Amino acid sequence: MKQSNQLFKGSLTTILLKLLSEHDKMYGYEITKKVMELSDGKMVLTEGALYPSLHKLEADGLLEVKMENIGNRNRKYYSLTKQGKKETGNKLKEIAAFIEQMQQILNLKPSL
Amino acid sequence: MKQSNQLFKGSLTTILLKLLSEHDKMYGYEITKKVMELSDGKMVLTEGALYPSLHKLEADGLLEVKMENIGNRNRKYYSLTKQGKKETGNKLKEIAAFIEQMQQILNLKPSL
DNA sequence: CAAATATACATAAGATTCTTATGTATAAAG
DNA sequence: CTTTATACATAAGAATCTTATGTATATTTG
Repeated sequence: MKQSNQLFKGSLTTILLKLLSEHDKMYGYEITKKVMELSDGKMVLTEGALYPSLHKLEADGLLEVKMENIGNRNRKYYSLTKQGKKETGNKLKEIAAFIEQMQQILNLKPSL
Repeated sequence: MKQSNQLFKGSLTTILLKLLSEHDKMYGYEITKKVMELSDGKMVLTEGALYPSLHKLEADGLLEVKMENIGNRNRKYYSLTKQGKKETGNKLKEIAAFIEQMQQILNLKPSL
């Protein structure tokens, strides 16, 4: 993720899991476009960050892959395993708690 | 920061600047206790993360140091430079924007 | 009073996660 | 036909952390 700074470290995994929890199956390139779209172009997910992350999630048993041929192209479709679905919930709780902490420490509680 | 995961990466700098913007001067050990206190013990700022960060902020001209002797102890009191004050504002805006983005992408918009 | 804990700093090795750069290949658009 | 988009991948290096260790003084506790 190129987002001006390092803040993103560690949240990419959670984003991937969350997107896959909403889309049944996605392939890498599609994910980069989706992140762009959802962030109004403010976040750019680069391939150098994405692919190693997907591979790790697969190795960890959270994602599974199905190859598909579209014309002459190969896509690797990723989807959540059972364990992946469980872990998605954990990660989301974790990041929500983290954000709470940050807002508390930094006095960021929104101007709502 | 030991906070169960890597989420913290990159936000330590902002926390240090923010704390110093509220306290005029602080020393390292004091900062570790303050973070504990503000997070109800949920965040533990370790020395291995803290001291290198303080040194970098000083090297970057955002912090300045004054040694003080308390009894036979040496404390290094850090405070914000003019540039440090300016940068604190930037960093806070940055992290607030980052949190907004994360909430949008992850559908975390609080149950308010 | 001796031993353990708290205060106070520091650095080094290793892990993780990213950025940047590069490589391969097909398809579509200009 | 050349550029841009699609689609994957990896490798070198940077940044930031964890864990471990080291030094030294002060205070508390058994």
